[in-house]
Amino acid sequence: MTSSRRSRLVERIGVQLGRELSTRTIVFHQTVADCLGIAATDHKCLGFIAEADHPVTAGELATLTGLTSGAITGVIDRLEGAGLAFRERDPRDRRRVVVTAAPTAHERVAPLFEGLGRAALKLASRYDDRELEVVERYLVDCLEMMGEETRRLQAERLGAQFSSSNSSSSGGPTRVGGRSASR
Amino acid sequence: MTSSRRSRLVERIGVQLGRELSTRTIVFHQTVADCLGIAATDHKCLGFIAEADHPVTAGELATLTGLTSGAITGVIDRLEGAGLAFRERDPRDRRRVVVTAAPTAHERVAPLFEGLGRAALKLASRYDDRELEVVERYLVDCLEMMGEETRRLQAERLGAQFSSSNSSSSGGPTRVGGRSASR
DNA sequence: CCAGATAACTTAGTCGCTAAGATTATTAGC
DNA sequence: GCTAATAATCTTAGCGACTAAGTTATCTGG
Repeated sequence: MTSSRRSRLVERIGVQLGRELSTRTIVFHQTVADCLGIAATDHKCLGFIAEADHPVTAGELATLTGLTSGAITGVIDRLEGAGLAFRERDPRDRRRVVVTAAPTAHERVAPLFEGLGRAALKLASRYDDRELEVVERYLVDCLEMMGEETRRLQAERLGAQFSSSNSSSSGGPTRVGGRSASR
Repeated sequence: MTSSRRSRLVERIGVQLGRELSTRTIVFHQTVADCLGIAATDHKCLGFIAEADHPVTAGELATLTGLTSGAITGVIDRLEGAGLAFRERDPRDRRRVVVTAAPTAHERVAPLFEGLGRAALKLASRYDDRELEVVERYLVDCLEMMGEETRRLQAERLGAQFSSSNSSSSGGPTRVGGRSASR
């Protein structure tokens, strides 16, 4: 392969990852949330709740999403309203609110991902073992890279302006939506 | 490779693509928008404007993003306010508003992506030609798959409820944010 | 020309977010 | 045990971005 052809290939991969795939992923998740009748942020939180290997508290959700505690109260209200999750007070520490996915939540969410899951399996069948390992390696590398670049930009931004009240909770690590904290 | 090991590999790829990468991509784009001092939606629109190979009208932005014309008016207002784009009336059809990226827009946005670009190049250097081709093929396949599944879900959703006033503009195909149209 | 279609803007209302403070529960010091 | 400090969530006020509906300006076909 000529070096110019290779650099065009690298360029195409960048465009597909950074532009196309990100857009389509966002649109897909928005569509799933629409189907569930909730906002994208609520869906994201439901994901955190359902996938965690331990009971999740309201405060944990705030840290995970970068939202304020007040916003999380609203998220849980709406998830309860939609019958997808419910609150319980932690008996050991009655200040805490533990959020649990409703028993029926999985059976309402799963069908929406079923088509994608089947398609992904079918897609994988067109790749041999070695190729799939390459794909996984590349994705893991990309994750690492994206995370690092995001942290760099966030640090740069906070270090640069360093003015308005940016002392929200505990330096929220993973913004998933909502407004900028600079107002 | 045993078949169970392979299916675990496929599972891991799915999680990385559908969960990790999508989250990190959203957070990254949110961070870029924060750095520019605009909302994520505005950044997305600026992307459409800058990357298009033809002048973009307000109506086109509405179709591309799935937002209403009123929302686009606000987007363009804010992009103008930030000095990143400007309006012009189309001389041929004076109803139309053509949006153009400001000359300085690129030099303000590009630095934010520079680090990621360099990292992506460095990452690519760890893969040989054949491996990169596998990655590209997989990504293109994924794009196709995501698009198809999104369309399927949207069609299912609209076909299923078919009640409230869902006659917004021209059946917006690519929602990028904002609220659900069902209220 | 004039009626209808089309493009963007305007306005009113809604929703989800932040920030700040109130409320309730726990823990530590004395 | 009482008090103060701390912690976790909820409440409230205000804001910004969005939708839906209506308005204005322009274009197009009879």
